[in-house]
Amino acid sequence: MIPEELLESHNALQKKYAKGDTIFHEGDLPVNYFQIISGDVKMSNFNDDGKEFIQGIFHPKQSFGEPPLFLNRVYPANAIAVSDCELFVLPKSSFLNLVKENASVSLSIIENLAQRLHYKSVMAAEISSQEPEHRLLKLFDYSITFFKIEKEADGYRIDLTRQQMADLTGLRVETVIRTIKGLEKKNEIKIINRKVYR
Amino acid sequence: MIPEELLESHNALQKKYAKGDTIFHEGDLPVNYFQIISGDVKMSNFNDDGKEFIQGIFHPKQSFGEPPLFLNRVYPANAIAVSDCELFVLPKSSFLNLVKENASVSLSIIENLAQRLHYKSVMAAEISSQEPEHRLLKLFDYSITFFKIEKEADGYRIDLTRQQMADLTGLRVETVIRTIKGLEKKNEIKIINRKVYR
DNA sequence: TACATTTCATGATTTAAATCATGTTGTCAA
DNA sequence: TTGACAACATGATTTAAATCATGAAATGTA
Repeated sequence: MIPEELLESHNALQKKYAKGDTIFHEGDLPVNYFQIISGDVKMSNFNDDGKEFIQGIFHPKQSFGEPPLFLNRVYPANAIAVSDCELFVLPKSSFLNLVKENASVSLSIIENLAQRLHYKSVMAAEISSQEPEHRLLKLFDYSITFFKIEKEADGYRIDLTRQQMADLTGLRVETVIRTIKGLEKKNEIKIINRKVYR
Repeated sequence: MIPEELLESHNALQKKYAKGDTIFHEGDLPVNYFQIISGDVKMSNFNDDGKEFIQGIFHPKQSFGEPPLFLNRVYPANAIAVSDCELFVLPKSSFLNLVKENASVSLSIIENLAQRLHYKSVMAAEISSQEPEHRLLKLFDYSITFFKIEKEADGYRIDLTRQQMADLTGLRVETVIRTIKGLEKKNEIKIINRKVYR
């Protein structure tokens, strides 16, 4: 998102996290800007009975958790390393300066936020009311365009576990499993070696 | 959002819409920036069987429908006048120039997008999994802080119809009615003259 | 290799919200 | 003031997803 050179010239640190590490907690006040160098990060909530809802999964070159930085609010969700990963970490004040001084950075922040808002709008409409089949297909299609997933011989491989699909759509694993089998029968997707192709 | 003077000096028009008018349709390519002078506007989707999902309701001084302007994408939802209203209408190119040239405008756009992303995150987590009671309470509480609703003697008056509450949370009217009665019994809210107070 | 853990899978049962039906109350305009 | 329409209300019934239970397959690791 923000070019490496700029980050480095503004005192950004590089920090490593192990799979499963929490980068920040829901309810924390933000003190840093984060941008992924390698690995994947998810932002998610846990409700009262422990069920997880994944707000989004982020990949190298993407940033996450900026909105509260601009609003002086606490984080609405946890950030957790999905795999071992390395991040740029830039203190809040340096980040805000960087944004103010640099028109191209603030434009790219706008585009990034607009993109994520778009994703949320699309998914919100699906999740709120639609049947499991709709939710999952929308998730697959959106993941494909959003994350630029590679096309293979059998279609785009969706690199999500059944549990992640459930947590991204608000369904239960069993429902996901049954639904994607139904989708396979309708030829909407292929399942090869337990992986979903669209 | 954007100061009146700036809008006027950039060729913004003022346009009137009657209650129920569609300002733009889902699937349209955006050609204008919109900012409300008076009245309320909702953005919403209709699913296959006609059920509406309200993405958000917007009030005077707020803008809506910007994300696709920055992304060169089509609108993900319809914009409909909830009441008679008057809007500033600024052509896309003038708007993008205004944002590029004016650091304070682009900052306020960022804050606005961050704010809405925050709302979507909070609601997504609720809607995805939680019971009707949670969904509605979150909606009420968020509406109160987000829309700066006036506090009256009996609490904050939630100015939404049962149907709107349903369409904002993805529930059915009947479920909303039954749930808010339950919430009243638990003293979470008051219902006076059919209006909900929190 | 063996063992533990995660992921996937499937059947039986429960349950809460959707749906259907119908009626009441409130509001606005002719 | 009446009549039409929107909003609110409530009971009965259906239904689809959650839940519970249990096991197999795959994956990682000591």
